[in-house]
Amino acid sequence: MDAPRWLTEEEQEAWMALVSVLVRLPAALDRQLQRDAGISHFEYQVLAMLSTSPERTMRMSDLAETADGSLSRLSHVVSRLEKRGWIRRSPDPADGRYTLATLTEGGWDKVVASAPGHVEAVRDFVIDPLTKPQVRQLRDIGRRILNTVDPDGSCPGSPAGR
Amino acid sequence: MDAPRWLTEEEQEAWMALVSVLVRLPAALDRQLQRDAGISHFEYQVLAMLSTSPERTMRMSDLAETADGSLSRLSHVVSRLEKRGWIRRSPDPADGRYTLATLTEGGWDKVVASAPGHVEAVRDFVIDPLTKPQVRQLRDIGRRILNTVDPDGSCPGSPAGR
DNA sequence: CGTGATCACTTGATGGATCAAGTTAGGGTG
DNA sequence: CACCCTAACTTGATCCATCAAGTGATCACG
Repeated sequence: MDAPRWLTEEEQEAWMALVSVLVRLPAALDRQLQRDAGISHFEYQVLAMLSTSPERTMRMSDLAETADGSLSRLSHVVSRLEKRGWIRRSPDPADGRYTLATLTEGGWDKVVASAPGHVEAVRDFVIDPLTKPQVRQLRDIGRRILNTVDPDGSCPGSPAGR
Repeated sequence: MDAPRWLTEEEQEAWMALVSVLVRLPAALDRQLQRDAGISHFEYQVLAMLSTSPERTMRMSDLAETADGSLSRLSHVVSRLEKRGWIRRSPDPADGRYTLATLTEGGWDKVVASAPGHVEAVRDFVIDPLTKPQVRQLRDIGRRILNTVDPDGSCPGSPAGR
């Protein structure tokens, strides 16, 4: 333990604020979605990603990456969403190892129904309380952190088609 | 659903970056602490809070608030930490409804042993990749978000005496 | 001073996340 | 074309957070 570089007052303040955000913001988002749509934020992300994909279809592995989750977690979640009739699974004809997840009509309707409320929550909690420059700063800060946490991160900002 | 105000390109980018941080940063922090100290980030927070308190003691309810957790969650966690010999519980002599959590010698040692590694991780992941102005911006942005997510938040930045 | 309400906490059950194997499909090598 | 190795999942067990209900201490009020 060679001389830990402690945090300055300002760094500590920034860190404490961030930790609170890390805990409270996801909780608030989940609460809104759970209350208004009966789904978790992760489930929403999965449905939303599919809704913006060509053919409303994605490979499980790509989906896991863009939704920030492990493949195992995604598999469980998709099982549930499949039971609810919002997603269909099928083997990839091009390569049988891949599984394709496809949004059903019902799944599409679910996204359409729950998106406005979610966007509104994002606005209320994050975007609106910030100034325009702060939104830009937040984007830059977020990307910098991501680059060190997960250097080979999939698409931190540039949502290029896989 | 009256005309949802959609997000601009820049807002969307900021939001996507933030969501990724919300998922990946806690995971990275937990991984470090779990690997190097065998405890979760929440457990670390509890121990650390106690270590900086007078008498190394706090009421459960105050502890829950400053550590960003529900009382129920804290109760379970403290039970585990008590079993590991790091915390002791006792009724508050001043008011029997309160329970005081006190850090034991072993608990103190645990904090001392794991703090440098944790601070180092915080530096690596968050502080060091940012410029000095960005650290300040992060603090301000974080506080603004907290004020809307949880308006009566306990101590968003001003760590005044409990 | 006793009765009901409230507060601080605990406990048990439920649901979801994580981890470790297991399974199936393709690619590579002789 | 047999063999093995890896890649993309899936599944089951375990752990933890959350929710609901319960307990005991104190306060308010008559």
